Amino acid sequence: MAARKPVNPTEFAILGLIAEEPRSGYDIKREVEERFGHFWSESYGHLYPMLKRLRARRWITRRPAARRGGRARNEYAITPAGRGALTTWFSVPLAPQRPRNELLLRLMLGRFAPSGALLRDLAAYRERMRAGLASLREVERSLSRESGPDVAHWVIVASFGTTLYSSLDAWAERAERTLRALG
Amino acid sequence: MAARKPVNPTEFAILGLIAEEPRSGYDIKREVEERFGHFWSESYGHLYPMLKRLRARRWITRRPAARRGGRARNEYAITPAGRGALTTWFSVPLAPQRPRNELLLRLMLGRFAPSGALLRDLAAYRERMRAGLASLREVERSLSRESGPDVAHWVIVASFGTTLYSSLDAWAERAERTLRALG
DNA sequence: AAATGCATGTAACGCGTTACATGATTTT
DNA sequence: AAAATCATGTAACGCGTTACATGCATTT
Repeated sequence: MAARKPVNPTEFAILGLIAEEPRSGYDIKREVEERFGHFWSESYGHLYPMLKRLRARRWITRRPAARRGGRARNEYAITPAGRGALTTWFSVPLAPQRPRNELLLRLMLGRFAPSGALLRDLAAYRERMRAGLASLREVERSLSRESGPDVAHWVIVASFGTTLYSSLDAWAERAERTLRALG
Repeated sequence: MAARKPVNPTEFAILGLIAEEPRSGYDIKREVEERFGHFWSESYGHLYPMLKRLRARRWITRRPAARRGGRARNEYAITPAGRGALTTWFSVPLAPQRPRNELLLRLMLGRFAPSGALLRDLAAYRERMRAGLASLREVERSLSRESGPDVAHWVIVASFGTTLYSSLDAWAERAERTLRALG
């Protein structure tokens, strides 16, 4: 077995999606936006080079596929070696993620903030939390009408979002009150 | 006034910290770890080049300072232009952050996961949530003994963390139960 | 005729990490 | 004598975004 190059989560997002069924680069982008948009993103500028790399590793194959309007279309499919790599990816424990939260950075340095700036950021933040929550409620409603082997996993992910968005909206509301009380 | 180059949050973490008081690169690193560690990080490999850039922009100055053991030491101080830049930074509304959460990616692709992998990741996640919560409880206790113009802001930030960590530990516990019920 | 959607890719760039290189002082 | 702490910086690299370049088919 060849030496494993260190892996990259983008490659596994791709691998996972085309493991479901063969897809084009364009499909993958759309799918990531629609289904993973609350917690993941991919740009074409990264996606296509990664597809190239996965092909070089023989984890996926490319073949011309039927047009769906517009230009020529390629469909990527996973190989048995690709399935193996996907399994291997799961078998490595997740490295802790180091988040960088610029809102909290601003709050920590809040004594240098001009009047109103933090409240403006908190209000915008709350709006995003509420919009996210509303969007996930929709997702949950449509999941409740679906069935299949994946639905349970997807419900778990959606509930992460609803938990997060509602807790943080509530936090931001408390923060607004504290800041207003400060003057 | 010269054209503003697009800015970078690392520069403002630095600017904010040396606005509190003059510090060395080493000080900044330590301070970020101790006070911002739950939601921010900086590496020397990024920090020193950014200090150089901030100097080139005349937002900070460098001067040799007293050793505190070991090698020669430089202290950076903010300039009036630097204070202005810091204020300007606050005045630009925060861009929404696009998080990438690999745990959720794994869960979404959970049907390809080998048995036990997701439960192992959730258990590790919960442990990190609980450790984070315990650490922030400490922070809150020490903040409750402090006073000053910053404490209110810092309490808000700490409460973000406690809210987040406890909500997500609870979420992960529910997720564990769901997955176990699935077999 | 114009806009939108489908579709593929590259180039340039900035961010940030890891590894490396160096070295004095203080503590164990 | 060794380890930890204080301290400064560069080099190489990978990740990911934005902007660019192209172009057909369908809808408005």
